[in-house]
Amino acid sequence: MMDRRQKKTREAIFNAFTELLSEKSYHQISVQDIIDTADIGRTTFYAHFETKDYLLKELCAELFDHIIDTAMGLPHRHACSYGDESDSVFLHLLRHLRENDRHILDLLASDNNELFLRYFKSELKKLIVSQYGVGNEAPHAALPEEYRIHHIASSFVEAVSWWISHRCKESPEEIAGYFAATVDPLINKN
Amino acid sequence: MMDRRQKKTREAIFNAFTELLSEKSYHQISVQDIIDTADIGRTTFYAHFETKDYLLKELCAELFDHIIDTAMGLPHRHACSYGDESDSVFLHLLRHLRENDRHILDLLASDNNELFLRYFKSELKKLIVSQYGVGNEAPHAALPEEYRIHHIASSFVEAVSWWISHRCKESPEEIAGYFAATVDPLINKN
DNA sequence: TTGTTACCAAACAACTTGTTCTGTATTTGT
DNA sequence: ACAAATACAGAACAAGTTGTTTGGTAACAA
Repeated sequence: MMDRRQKKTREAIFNAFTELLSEKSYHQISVQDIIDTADIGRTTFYAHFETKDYLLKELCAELFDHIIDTAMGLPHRHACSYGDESDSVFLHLLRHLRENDRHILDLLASDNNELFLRYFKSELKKLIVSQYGVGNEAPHAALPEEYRIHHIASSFVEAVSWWISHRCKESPEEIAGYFAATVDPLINKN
Repeated sequence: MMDRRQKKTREAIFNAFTELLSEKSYHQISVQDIIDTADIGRTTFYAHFETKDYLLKELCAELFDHIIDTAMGLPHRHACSYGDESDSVFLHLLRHLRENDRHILDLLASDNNELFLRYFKSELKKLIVSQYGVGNEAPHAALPEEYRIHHIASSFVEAVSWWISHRCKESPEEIAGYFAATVDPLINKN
């Protein structure tokens, strides 16, 4: 069983951290800041997280793992499944980002976005491999599979990044449309 | 006229900085490290650069501005100029990155790549605007112009990033080919 | 109730940044 | 060639940072 105290302070640290992240940029936040904001002892912080970077990593995991996992469970779409992007994994992700967990978009909108987007991208690659990945009959002979995966993942992350920089004016459907317009030829072969 | 001493120490600082960047990651490098490696006085460093971040910025400028500027001078290619990517701006950039200034690729290969690629991308956007930018007759009605520019710039930077992560095994021509395969429909309308 | 565990407070050494002082060497302009 | 301006070095500085150690207190689980 997990000690109630542990959960509490862990929560307090995460809360303090995200609160600070919405004010300052990551590298301007000191461990001392987190300790003060979370109102915990210095020793306690280091008992929970070896370093500030590990804290960030665990926060990323907490933020994205659930989203990615649910998307993993979606029916796989192969190169041969045409049209109808209305329920594509990507649209699913966009909706999930906006609706279920607005907290994420706040963090992504700060000037720390690169930190989170990097993590997001690496997780996204796994998802893309599982959905559109290797094993299909060479959708693009001239393009290495790795390059294709890298490009699709990057493009999606950049789409999200662009979306956020526009303060999410557009609907998830619109963004999914833009994204599809740029990478569809690489996913569906016609 | 510029004092000989200034040039010398400025060079020494840049050299020390790039040397350190090939060993450690940016955030692990202290001003003290740079001072020690460059073998200069503490006061001298701060006389030249207000902070470590400004040093980085000026290094980026020194690295990329020339490359981008020469590419700016190239003949503009409009949406209507078909085929023959063999002398596209992008291929030009790739060759320039590899041949003229191997120093850059060393830095881009370190784990600080994001720092430089971010600068590179922002400069690249200007270049793309000037080459394929606004003013063309709506190559993609469904795609906002800003989004298109953002996507093209990102895709190229990611291509370079992928290239480097592969230790530049491929030739510039190959990478230009991969890049073209992913974004050509957005540049040349057929 | 009795260990076990999480917490806190305080102090710690080692390091960081950016500034300020004084003195020395080099360059520049005339 | 000489004087004034300027770039540099070295040392010391306050203020802040990180990560660890100590000893004591409270909460938990069995």
